[in-house]
Amino acid sequence: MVRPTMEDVAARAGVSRALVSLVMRGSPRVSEQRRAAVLKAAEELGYSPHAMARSLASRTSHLLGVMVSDLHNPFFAEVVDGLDEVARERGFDLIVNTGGREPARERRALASLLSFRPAGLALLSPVVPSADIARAAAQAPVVLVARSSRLAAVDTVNDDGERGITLAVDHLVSLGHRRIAHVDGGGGAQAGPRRRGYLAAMAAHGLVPRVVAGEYTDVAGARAVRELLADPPTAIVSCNDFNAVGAISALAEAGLRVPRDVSVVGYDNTSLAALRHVSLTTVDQPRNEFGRLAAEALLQRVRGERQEPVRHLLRPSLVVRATTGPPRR
Amino acid sequence: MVRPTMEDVAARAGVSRALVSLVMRGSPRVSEQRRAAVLKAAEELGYSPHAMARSLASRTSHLLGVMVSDLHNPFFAEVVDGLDEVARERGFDLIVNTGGREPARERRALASLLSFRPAGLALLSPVVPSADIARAAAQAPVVLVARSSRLAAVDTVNDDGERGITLAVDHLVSLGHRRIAHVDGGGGAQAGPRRRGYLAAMAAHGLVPRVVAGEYTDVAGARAVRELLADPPTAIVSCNDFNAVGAISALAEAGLRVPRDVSVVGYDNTSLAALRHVSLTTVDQPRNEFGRLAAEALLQRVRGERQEPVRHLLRPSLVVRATTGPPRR
DNA sequence: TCTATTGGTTGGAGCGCTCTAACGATGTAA
DNA sequence: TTACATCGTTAGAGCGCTCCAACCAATAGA
Repeated sequence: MVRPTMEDVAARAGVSRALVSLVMRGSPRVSEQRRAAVLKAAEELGYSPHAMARSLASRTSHLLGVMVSDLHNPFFAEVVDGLDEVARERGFDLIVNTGGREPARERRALASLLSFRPAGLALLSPVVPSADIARAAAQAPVVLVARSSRLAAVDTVNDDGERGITLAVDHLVSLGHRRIAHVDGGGGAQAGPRRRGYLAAMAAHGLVPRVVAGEYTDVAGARAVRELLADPPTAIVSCNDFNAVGAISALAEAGLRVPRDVSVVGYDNTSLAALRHVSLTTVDQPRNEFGRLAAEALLQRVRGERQEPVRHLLRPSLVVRATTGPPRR
Repeated sequence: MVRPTMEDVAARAGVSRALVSLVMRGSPRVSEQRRAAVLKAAEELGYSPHAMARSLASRTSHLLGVMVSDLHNPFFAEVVDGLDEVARERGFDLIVNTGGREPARERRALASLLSFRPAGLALLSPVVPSADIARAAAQAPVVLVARSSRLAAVDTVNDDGERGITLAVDHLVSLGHRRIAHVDGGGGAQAGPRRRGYLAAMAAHGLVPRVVAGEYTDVAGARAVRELLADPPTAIVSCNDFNAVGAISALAEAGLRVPRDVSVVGYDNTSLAALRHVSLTTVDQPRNEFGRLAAEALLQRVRGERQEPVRHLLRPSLVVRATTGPPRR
C-alpha cells in the first residue's frame, strides 16, 4: 500500500519534482516533450497526486463538508445528490456527516468537518443554536438548507411552504371546492409555514378555514379524517404525502371515494405519490435544486465572488394527478 | 478564515509544539499542569487540529471512501447510514462520491476517493469490471456491498436473495398455496438470485414454477398481473415492493381482492410497504446492518487484524402484513 | 556587441502536523 | 559516591506537495 510520490515520478522521468507538479496541475508552461515524459513515468508507476498533501501545501481545499440529520430521509438524500452533482462538476469532493437532530452530536459533527478545513459547509436542517452556526461560519463559508438565518455570513436555501400550500388551495378552488380542510404537521419542520399558507389562501378566497391537528404520518392522516367525518369537507390539503395516503385510506374505509366524494392533496411529491396505485396530487419541492443552489452559493463565496448573503426561497410546483377533481354537486 | 496552528498554541501556553501535539492526542505522559495550560491556550485561541496535516505527518488516515450509485436510492442511503454509524463510533469520517452506474464515471469517482489516501473504500453495488476493483484494492482495503467478488483482497457484504425468496415461498406454502407465480426483476441487481431462489423453493415443495418477466417498477408489476389474469395463481411473489404495489392495483382493477383472491409478497420492506394503506407482506433486508458490517470489515483490515477475505451473506427476514392469507377454497 | 525579454526549469522554503532520539532533572540501587 | 532508570519535555527531521525566486538558455532589440 506504499504509493509512489512526486519524487519517484521525477526521478523516473529525469526531471525535477517541481516540474512534475506543474504537469500534474496542467500548467501550460511546460514543453510537450517533458510533459509526455512525466505523464509516461506517472502512468508506469501508477502515480496519482496526494490530495491532502496538495491541499496542505496550497492552503486551499477542494472539500465541501455536508452535515445531514440522517440519510434515511429521502429529502436529505436528494439534496446531497444535488450537492454532489455540482461539486463533481467543479472538481470538489463531499465529506458527509450525520448530526441526528441532536445538538451535542451536531456540534461534534461540525467540529469533525471543520477539522478537514473544508472550502465550505452545507448544513441540512441543523438544530444547533444560531451561535454555533455563526462560529462555524467564521471558519468556512456556510450555507443552510431547510433552515433560515439572519446571519450575514451564511447563505440559505429554503422552500416557500406558504406558496406551496397556496398552490394546492388555488387548484382546489379553481375546481369549484369551497369547503377545504387542512390536516397540519403539528410541530414538524415546515408545518408552520404550510399552516399559515393555508390560512392565508383561504382568507384570500373568502373561505372559512378548518384546520385539524396532525403530524407527518399516515396514521395521523387517517385519524384526522375520522375526526372530519362528522361533517366531511369536499377537499383535504394534507401536510405531506404520508399523511395524505393515510387520509385516503381512512376515507375509503368510510365508504367515501377519492376524488368523487373528497379530493386530497399531499405535499413533497415522494416516490410514493407517483405510484399509479396512489397517484396523488401533490406539491413538489425541487429537492435536487436545493442541493445544487447550496453548492453554487458556497462556491461563489469560495471564489470570493460575493460577500452579501443570498436567501433562496424556492418555488414549489403543483403536480396534478388522480386524487383531485371537481366536488360532487 | 486564518486559523491558529499548534505553534500558536505552544507559544501561548509557553511550551513546545511537540508537547501540544501530545496533549492533542491525549498522551498520558504529560504533566497535569502543562496539559491544563495547553488546553486553556487552545480553548482561548479556538484551536482545533488540522486533520489533513495530521494525516500527512502520521501517514495514517481516518477517512473511509464511499462510492454509491446515487443517494436517491433509499437502499444506498441506509447502507451509508450504517457505515456512518460505525465510522463515527471509531473516529472515522466518510467521504462520499457517486458513480451513477457508469463505468467511466465510477472510475473517476474511485480515483478521486483514492487521492485522499483513505483508510478504506466501501463500494456500493459498483458496475466497473473486476480489474478496476483489484486495482483499487491494491491501494486501500476494499469492501463490496451488493456485489460479489472472488478477489482475495476484497471483502463482500451481500443479501442472500435466494433465501429471501425462499422465505416468501415457504410462507405462502404454509398458508396452503400451491399455485404461486413470480414476477421477476429482469436484468436488475439481485434479480437473478431471487429468480433462482423462487425456482429452487418451488422445486423443493414439488410445485410447478411460473415466472413472468418484469422489472423493478409498479408499472411492470401491473403489466405482469394482466398477463397472469388468463389463469390467475393464488399467490404472487414480486421481485420488489414497487412491483408488488403495481401488481396489487392491477388485481384490484380486475376485481380481485387481496389477500382473499390472491396473496402478494414484495421484497425490500421499503417505507412504502409499511404504510397502513398498503400493508404489504415483504422480505426485509437489514440495510443498515450491511453498512455496519462493511465498515467493520474495513476497520479490521485497517487494524491489520485480518488478511483473508470475509464474505458476509446476510439473512433477510419475512415481515408478514396484510397482503397474504390462505387461498380461497 | 551588450542588454532585455521570454519560456522552460529548478532548488528550497514551508504548509501543520507526528515521531524519533535525545535531553535534563529526579529518584533509586549499588 | 557513581551508575542507571524513569519521567516529562523538546529539537529537528520529514510527510508529499505548492509556490516563489532564481536560473539558464535562446532569441530579440538597441
